[in-house]
Parts: sequence; C-alpha cells; structure tokens
Amino acid sequence: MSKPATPIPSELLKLDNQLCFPLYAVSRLFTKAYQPLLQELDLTYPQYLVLLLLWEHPELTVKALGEKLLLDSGTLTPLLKRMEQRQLVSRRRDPRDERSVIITLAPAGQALQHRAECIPEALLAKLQLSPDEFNQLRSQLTRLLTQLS
Amino acid sequence: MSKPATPIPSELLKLDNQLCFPLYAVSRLFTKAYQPLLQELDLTYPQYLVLLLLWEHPELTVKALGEKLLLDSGTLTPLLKRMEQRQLVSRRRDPRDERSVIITLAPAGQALQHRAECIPEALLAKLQLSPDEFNQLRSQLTRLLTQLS
DNA sequence: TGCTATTTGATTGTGCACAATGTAATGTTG
DNA sequence: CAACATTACATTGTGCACAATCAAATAGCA
Repeated sequence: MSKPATPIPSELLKLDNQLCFPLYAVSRLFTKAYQPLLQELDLTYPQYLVLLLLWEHPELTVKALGEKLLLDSGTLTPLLKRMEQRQLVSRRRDPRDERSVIITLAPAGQALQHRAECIPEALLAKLQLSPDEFNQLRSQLTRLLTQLS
Repeated sequence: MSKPATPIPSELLKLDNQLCFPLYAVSRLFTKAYQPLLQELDLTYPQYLVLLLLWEHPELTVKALGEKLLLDSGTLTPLLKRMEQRQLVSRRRDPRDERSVIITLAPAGQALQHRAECIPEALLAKLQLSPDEFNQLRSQLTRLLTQLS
C-alpha cells in the first residue's frame, strides 16, 4: 500500500488531508449555488450580504459593515459605490464624525427584500442536508469564526 | 422577545442563521492564517495548492489541475504563467494532444517542498481544534464537496 | 474522407479580497 | 491649546475567481 512515486510528500502535504482546501472549495461552490438566484436580482454574493445586514439595520457605517462581514474598506468602498450607483444604498458622511460614512438602505434596496425571501430556502433545498447536519456544521463554523476573528 | 425594528426580515434572511456566510468568512480567515507562512515562500494560497498537487504528481495538465482544484482556465492560466515566470513550474503543450498544456514541477518548485513541510502543522496549531473536531469538520466538508461538485 | 461536434486552453472584462499607503477628522496628552 | 497619535475611509496595485467568448486541435460520423 506504499506510494513509490518519485516525490513523497508528507501525508500532511496532501490535499485530501487538509481542512482548508475543502473549506475554500465548498465556499466557492456555495457562492456558485447562490449565483443563479442572485442573478435575478442582479446582485453578487457580497452585495447580497450587505443587503442582508441593511435589511436588519437600515443604517450602518462602513466600519460596522466591515466588522460584521470581516471585510475592509478596500473591498467595501468600491462595492458600496457600485451599489450606490444602482441606487440600492446611499452614502453620506456622518455630520457628527466626518470620518465615518453612513450607508443607508435606499428604496430600491428595500424593495429587493421581498424578492430575496425565497433565496435561503431555495439554497437549502439545493444542499440536501438534514437539519441535524446543517445545524452541526453551522455551529462548528460559527465557533471557528468567533475563535479566529 | 420580539424585534420591533422597522424592517423585519425573515429569520432565514439573517446573517446569523445562514450556513454560507460563516463558510465564506472562515475560508477567508483560513487563507489569512496561511498568509504569513506562505509569504516566506513568496506564494499565494492558490499557488500553494497547485504545488501541493505537483509534489504528489510532478506532471499534470491544466485540465487535471482544474478538476482537482475546481478552478477553470480563466483562473489557472494566468496563475500558472506567473509561476512559470518565477520558474516554479514549466508549461508545454502535450505533443500527443496539442490542445493540452502539461504543467511540470521545476527545480525551484521542487525545492520549496521541504520548506513547506512545516506549514500544515503550524496552521493546525493556530486553529486550536481537537483532533476530533478537526476530523469531523473535515469529513463533513469533504462530503459536502463531493456532493456539490 | 470531409463535416460537424467536442474538447482544451487562452482571452477579455467585471468584481471581489487584501496589503500598503495616503488623508482628513477626531482624540489625547503634556 | 499645540503636538502627536489614532481612527475611518479612500486609493493603488496585485492576484484571484468566474462568466463569456474565441480559436485551435481532436474526435466522431455520414
């Protein structure tokens, strides 16, 4: 059962034994699974995440969005500008602290909410996961998330 | 315990109840955890993945790499060209099928292997995961991976 | 054999992701 | 209150990621 191939990488250097690769690949596959659903709303997955937050909290600073999504201004600024151009959100400086930029849900962004309501269930159906598996995986990942961030 | 906020998104439209967001965020945090280790080898995470495969199989077509990593030529071609410029790999057409491009591990790429050997363990240490948790999470993710791909 | 379909990469264009740097506003400290 | 540090974003540059399109090579078939 040995592998006589010329280069013998340690077992740990094999793709199959890593945790990160399946994480990386599954994450991209998930985003791809969202894509046809989000395309109908003309949204990318990160834009959808921003809207998820704004549907809960119609006003958030860039900093708050960044903290919740773990994204920095180099990612969020251009993304939010694109969303502003499409009038999904509006951007204005906080008059009480001119350093902050407040992102507000615009009517068009608000209007997308009810069209997005079917997305989580549609995605869940694609996954074919039992509720048990779903919850177990979710709790493990959220625990890892708080642990790493 | 109700939420009287103005917009009331369905529970499923909340970030906290989703599976995809923690997946997406943890995946990026993992890549970030690799970054300081990979920086010493001047590699990005996707480049490291390509090398992991070439250390096992010193010759692979672009197609084979793409199938294993779930990446298409639009991602791999420029990535492999950068790696070729740095003489980590070499690229040549398969004489028996001129459509295929064979990627071969070059000496400099081979030489990185032993410098990379410490990476998996170093990363494992960062995670603070018990072997049980590690294996459980890995098996769940790999199962999802085969299921989705 | 010639014609069509498929396969394999390459190219183009858009949108993240993030490191590094810059800048204006705000805090803080002596 | 002036000097300095910190904060919140913006900008720049690099590298994925992927959809869409293209071109060349090969396979399959009438």
